[in-house]
Amino acid sequence: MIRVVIADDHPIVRAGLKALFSIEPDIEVVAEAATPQEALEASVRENPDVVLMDLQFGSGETTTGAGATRTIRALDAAPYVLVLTNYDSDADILGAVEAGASGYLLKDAPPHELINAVRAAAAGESALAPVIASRLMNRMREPRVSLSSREIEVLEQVGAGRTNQEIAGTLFISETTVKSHLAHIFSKLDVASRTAAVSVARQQGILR
Amino acid sequence: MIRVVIADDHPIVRAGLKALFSIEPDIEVVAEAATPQEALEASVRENPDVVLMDLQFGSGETTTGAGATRTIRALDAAPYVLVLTNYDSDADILGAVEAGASGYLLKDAPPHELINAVRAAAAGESALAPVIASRLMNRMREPRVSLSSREIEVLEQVGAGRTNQEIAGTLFISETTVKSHLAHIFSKLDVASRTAAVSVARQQGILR
DNA sequence: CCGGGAGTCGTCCTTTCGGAGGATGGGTGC
DNA sequence: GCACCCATCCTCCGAAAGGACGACTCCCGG
Repeated sequence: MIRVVIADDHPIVRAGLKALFSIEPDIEVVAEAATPQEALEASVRENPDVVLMDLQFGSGETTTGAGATRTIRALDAAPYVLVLTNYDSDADILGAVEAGASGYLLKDAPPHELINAVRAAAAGESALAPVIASRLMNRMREPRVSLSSREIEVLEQVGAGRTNQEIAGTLFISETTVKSHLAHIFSKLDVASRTAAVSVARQQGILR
Repeated sequence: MIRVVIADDHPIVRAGLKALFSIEPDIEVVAEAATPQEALEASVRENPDVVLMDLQFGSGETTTGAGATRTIRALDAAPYVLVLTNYDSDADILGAVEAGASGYLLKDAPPHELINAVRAAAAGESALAPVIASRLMNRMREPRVSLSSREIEVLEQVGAGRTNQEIAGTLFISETTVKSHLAHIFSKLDVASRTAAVSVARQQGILR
């Protein structure tokens, strides 16, 4: 029997997952969590085989889904974590994999794909949704520009409409440094202006 | 007995809604639809009391959720349509109301709110999620900025990362005019730069 | 141990953007 | 006909952004 914890802030999604798993004789939902904290507590308490983890939780949460994944994976006899989310942005996928997720599924996936992924995860295998898999393939094939974390940080501020001066202020660096980062970003993304950089970054899933 | 049709492209969400309604003795799910087209067909065939309609359907759909809502509301003995979606952007809300929806709910709403909304809709009443209601109140209180179609056109170009000169070229106007439009946009959105304008416009659902 | 990338800071210079102000013509509504 | 909004165009000017140099740390991997 595969023991599963569901972590998602949408009651509807939790009910849906429970309903889907209730049909499967070898899968049992042992706990539900509406916040990352609850997910961690449930993982410690129930010691499940698999945790289904959403990445986006409602505002007001201190921890993110990725953060919770990282913490859970650091437990003794840690359960496998399957990330289940709406978006397939590169940043999210990479963040999830980095945090130790053994699978990445989209919420519009057909149920059987989900069930298979749970079984695969419980067996210690990796399970990526086909969409995600092909996305990663593309990334490998065409060596994607990768921005450093600092550069992404700067770019996020730009996307929020801040000026270089303001960005310098919030990141505690000089305006010169901000412009330097931006120059690197521009050349990496092959653009000539901040707005174009934001636009391209959005398309490539670097920014949300 | 309230007869309900569920239209959502996520199997998980459909399962969740079905599970939630199965507990209620007076609500019956008579059909599920994974596309706007199926939603219309089911509405004609089953003649339900209420249609639960998602606004976002997977890519590749010709009709949108709002379009399907409009069509369904034009039927003889049309069912009431409850819009159920993830986002609360102004554009979405207004579009849904305009299309004839009698309610607007968010997917992270607590189940009882959802159930109540279905009963209210079946009785011909309007049901807005509290979050949405207060949003509309704010809108009324603070007369919302509305950009002219030309201004939106310019702002889209800005969001795509084009310079004023490029925008002038593609829209066949002088750069001066572009700047003039932008000046109006800035004052309407109460921002000071193009990137901030794009950011605010995105938040308010003016831009995608 | 040395190279190179990342992050930090600087200067000088050019271009672009945005603010302020005004002007014209064409709609639409009352 | 008048008011109002929109789209179009203009000038002048200060501020912001971006390009082109160089240079200093730190740290990782060959």
